[in-house]
Amino acid sequence: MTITDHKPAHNDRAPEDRAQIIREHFRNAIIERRLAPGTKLSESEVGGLFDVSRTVVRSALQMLALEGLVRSERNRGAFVATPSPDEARQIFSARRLVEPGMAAAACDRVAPADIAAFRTHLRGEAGLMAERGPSARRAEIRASGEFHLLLASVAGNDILYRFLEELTARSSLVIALYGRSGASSCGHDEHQGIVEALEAGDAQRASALMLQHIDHIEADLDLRLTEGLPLSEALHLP
Amino acid sequence: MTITDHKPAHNDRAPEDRAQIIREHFRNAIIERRLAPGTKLSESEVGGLFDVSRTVVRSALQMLALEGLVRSERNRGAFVATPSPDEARQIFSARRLVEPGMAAAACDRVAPADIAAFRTHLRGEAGLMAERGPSARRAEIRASGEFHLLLASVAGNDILYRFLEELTARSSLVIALYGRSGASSCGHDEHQGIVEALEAGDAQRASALMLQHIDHIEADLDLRLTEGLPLSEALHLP
DNA sequence: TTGGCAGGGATTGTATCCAATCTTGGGTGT
DNA sequence: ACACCCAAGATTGGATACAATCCCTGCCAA
Repeated sequence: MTITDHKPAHNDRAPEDRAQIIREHFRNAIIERRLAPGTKLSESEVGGLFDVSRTVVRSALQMLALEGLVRSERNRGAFVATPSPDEARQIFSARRLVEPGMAAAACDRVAPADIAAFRTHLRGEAGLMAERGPSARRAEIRASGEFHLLLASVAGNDILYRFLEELTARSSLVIALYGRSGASSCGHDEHQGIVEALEAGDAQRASALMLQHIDHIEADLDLRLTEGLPLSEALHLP
Repeated sequence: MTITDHKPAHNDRAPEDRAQIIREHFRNAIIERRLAPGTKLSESEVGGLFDVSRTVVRSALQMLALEGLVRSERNRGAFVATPSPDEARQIFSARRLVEPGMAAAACDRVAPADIAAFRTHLRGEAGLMAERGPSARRAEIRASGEFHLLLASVAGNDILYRFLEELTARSSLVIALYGRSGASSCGHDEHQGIVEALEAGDAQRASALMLQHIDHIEADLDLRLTEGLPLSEALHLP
């Protein structure tokens, strides 16, 4: 709640852009893993669900396809993306390149109010970790990704924020596909360490911790299996 | 690849997505600065120009809006983007963060064939610099940006490639708006230096040179004027 | 002269309709 | 029995029709 309010300027509350709203719904559903990779997204079905015509659904699906969350095949339809192991490696490679530098940049711009927001967020994460049940787990996954976005917003670059929004969402898909441990919440302790480095104004340390953190997330993946098998996605369909 | 592409008028063998083709045309026109920032892009007009319905034009415009090349205002239409000075700073800040690391990554993966491609590209750049006329200048601008994309492709990360594609295109808009010297071709000599560092396998140096190079490009901008004035874009409209 | 207001024209947003393409199922020939 | 082919159904791609919104112009009043 307090976190989403802190988003950069680009996110104006859409008064009447229904495609954008649908896009957000799918984004959330994918991030929280309520939608499995490979799920077919029929235009008519989605349209009926949101009570809009196929035109606006198509618009929403196209946006999702452009940010890599949906794979759209001509004359066949749209599906929740199933990133290949190679794609997964590229996603994390990009995060390794971007996020440490962004942590350092955030160090230079961080304000006391930001630190307070981080603390609030960390408390929220800790609270969710203590809870039980699938709902809490989903919220935890979501919060875990939002930590990275919070950092990006402190860094104060809307373009990088958008890029990281894309990368974290796709990471969620990757973890859903290749995550080894069910408890793939990217370590809460590491988030805490990064915030401490930020508070201390130690850009070097914040950067190093972020790099390490991303490495840890990727280390939890098993990218060897299901290599090159397109039918693998069928195994995940209900 | 070459500048003069297909003519839009006929619908012969277009099995591919026509929206994508239109998007490419606009991308090229914007990169080569044939389309001035702020230009209105009417759906009907574009549709007539390419002989397609508004549906596919809307699709193309939406893609361009998502990559930041077009600003789309509800019930008002689409316009070629006019990045604000702040936006311009963010674009170059993002490039400073991404490109040096990408140059270093390219160093580790560069093959002899890549070096040859770089050399060919540099020769092309030099040749265009020698030529006279607006056509050559446009090609030079385009080639200048493509150097950075070539580097990204050597780095071997499709996601970062796409991101840089976006950033270089938007940079072209920024230079069109705020470029101080008409000859804002990002220095050919510096490109050459980077290739040499790549060939020597000196990642540190390639990275440093790239950072310096981006700083030089940004130093040629004048971002002080028209600060915070939304009517500034009106000055550029005919 | 200036400010406001209403109407006309133009442009975008959305729904619906038709064509093209893919998938599925059954039937037929070998 | 197996493989192939073809037709029916379903789904997407694209074009058109209609509704909503905005801008501009002209008129009127203070």
